Amino acid sequence: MSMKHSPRPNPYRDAWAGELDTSRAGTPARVSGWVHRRRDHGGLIFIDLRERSGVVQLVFHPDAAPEAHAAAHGLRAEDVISAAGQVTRRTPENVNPNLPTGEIELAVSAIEVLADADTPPFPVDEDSAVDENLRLRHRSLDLRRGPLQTAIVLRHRVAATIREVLDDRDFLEIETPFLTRSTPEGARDFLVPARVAPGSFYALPQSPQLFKQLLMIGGFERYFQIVRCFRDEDSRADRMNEFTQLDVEMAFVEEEDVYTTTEAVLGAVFERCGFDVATPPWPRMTHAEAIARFGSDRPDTRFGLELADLGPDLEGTGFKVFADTLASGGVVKGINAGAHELPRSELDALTELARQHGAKGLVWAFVQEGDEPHPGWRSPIAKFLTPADIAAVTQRLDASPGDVLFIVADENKVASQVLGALRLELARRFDLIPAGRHDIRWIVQFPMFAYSREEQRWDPEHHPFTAPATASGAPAALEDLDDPGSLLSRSYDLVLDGSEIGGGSIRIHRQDIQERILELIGIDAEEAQGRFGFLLDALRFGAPPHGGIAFGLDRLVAILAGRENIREVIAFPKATSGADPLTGAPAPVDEAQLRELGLRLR
RNA sequence: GGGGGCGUAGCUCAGUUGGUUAGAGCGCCGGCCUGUCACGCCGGAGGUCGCGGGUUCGAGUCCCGUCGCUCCCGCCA
Repeated sequence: MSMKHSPRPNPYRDAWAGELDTSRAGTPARVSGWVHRRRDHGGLIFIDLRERSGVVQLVFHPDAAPEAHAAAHGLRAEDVISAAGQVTRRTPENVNPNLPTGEIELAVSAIEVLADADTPPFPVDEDSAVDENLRLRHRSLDLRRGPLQTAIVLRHRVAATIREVLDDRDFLEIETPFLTRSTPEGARDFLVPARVAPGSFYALPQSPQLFKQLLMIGGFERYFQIVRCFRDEDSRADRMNEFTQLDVEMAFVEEEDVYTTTEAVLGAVFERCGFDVATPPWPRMTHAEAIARFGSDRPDTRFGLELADLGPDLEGTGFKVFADTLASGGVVKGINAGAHELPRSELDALTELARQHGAKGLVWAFVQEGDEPHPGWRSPIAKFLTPADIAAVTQRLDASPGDVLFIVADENKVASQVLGALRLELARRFDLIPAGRHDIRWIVQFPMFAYSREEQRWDPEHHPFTAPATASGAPAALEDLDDPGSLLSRSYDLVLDGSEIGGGSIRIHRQDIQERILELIGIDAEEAQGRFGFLLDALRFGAPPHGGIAFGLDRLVAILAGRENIREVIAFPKATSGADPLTGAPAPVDEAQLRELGLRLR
């Protein structure tokens, strides 16, 4: 980590440890930091001193500085010290090529111990795996370690780049409230009891959605915010109950403007972080194509194993499971996993995975040379298929002898999702994603509604302020809304390496369309007025066409840092349970606090 | 709410078919060591096998329950 500014000389330091080099050889220097490692030879003592800028070796000579040498003998890992001495060029055989400061060392003449440290509960000087709960409980120690230092610095670099580029493009960073009202974002709200109105609650924002729209109506044209958002839902590797979003909104724009702005901002982020991804513009894929080819609305396009529709090849099949599924409007889809020998146990595990994702079963087939024992396939269902069926499917999946095929029959959504999940699992098992390969693309033309059979109505696929589009993707007029099933939405997602890192839409800016949409999804005027009447009111006073996008900053930084888990790029994350092992939150409160809030516990 | 994995020394882990005194590496403590950089060498301390119950002559190991961590499904863009 290089530092931009030299420290102001003070009693603690006049140089960064990691910045010392041969240019300072022969001059005095004072550095401060933590004892990283100690190598005590009895005579000579070496101390690696660590702070944010890096590590430098201190050397203590017993004859030249007996007092400092004696003090160094008593140093232990993570003690905080300040050391003054002479920057010395190392003799050639003593140069450490693995250390940026390895050409020099500080020959210490005087040392001050600023703070003693207990033996740390886990090693700070190496990046070895440590129980995560322990790391969270001692987060200040964990933060000193290399991986978190790197990640947090990177995170700052990302945020700084975002602000720089957006400022250049006339965006204003504007804050929005945290203590607000429940918004129709879909997730469970975090509620904050209101002392001033017992029995009433603030809600923490799931996103600043309504406020940023108000800012557009308020004439600010271009807004952004790097903002915390809250959702009271279970955690995962890629999500936590509080998370950070880059929130962007623009007025008088269409989709292309949002794409262009995004590509400018994230393009700069990728470039500045040395992340090797295609230069903009980024390719686009329709939602329908993503589902059909990859079984996911956030397809990982870094490898093949694409899904194929086997329906046309199995039209007249006598295999009841396939025939019944096709007859009832379902699909039969498959993937070719390539040439792999899988033992029964792994096939069973993959079948279990398929079941977990909703499949009733998973068909596997090994393509074989010749016609025995069944023509072309070793598979539990080979005997139910005709040679023509097998030949057609084998050809459709572009399969050769040795390949293993997986087939799922179900309604389209389930079959696609199952094979999509299977595809990812196979990529993991077979190591199909080349190291260093990255792929980014827009997913566009999402459906506006999904019909719910149980509820017998159209459920929105997005928040209710998303502008509708016709089947061709053009903006929908009021009369187009009479056929809800045909509508697409003017929304878009940005997918990086199979991870949804952002999504947004062009919003509804016309009152008549907004009312019709709310009607379609079954929110009546009274409920709408109660929950977000302030936005509907604002629409009446002249709203510009507007749209925007929001990015999951934690996810984005995690991908840039090559981490599997967003907790690795958050300074103070929570455990998956939602608990914070560091502070003990959530925690009970005093009876008196509850009384003030008008609350009583059962 | 459901499913999988894990829980043994400060840390990371091993512990066979249930068997007698539970191990290793690192760390820690003490000693020796003047060019190491994961320093080296010698010695030592350190255990509620997550917790509770059960089976058994005998449980780290088997069974039941429970807690915590983690991954996934549900949920959540």
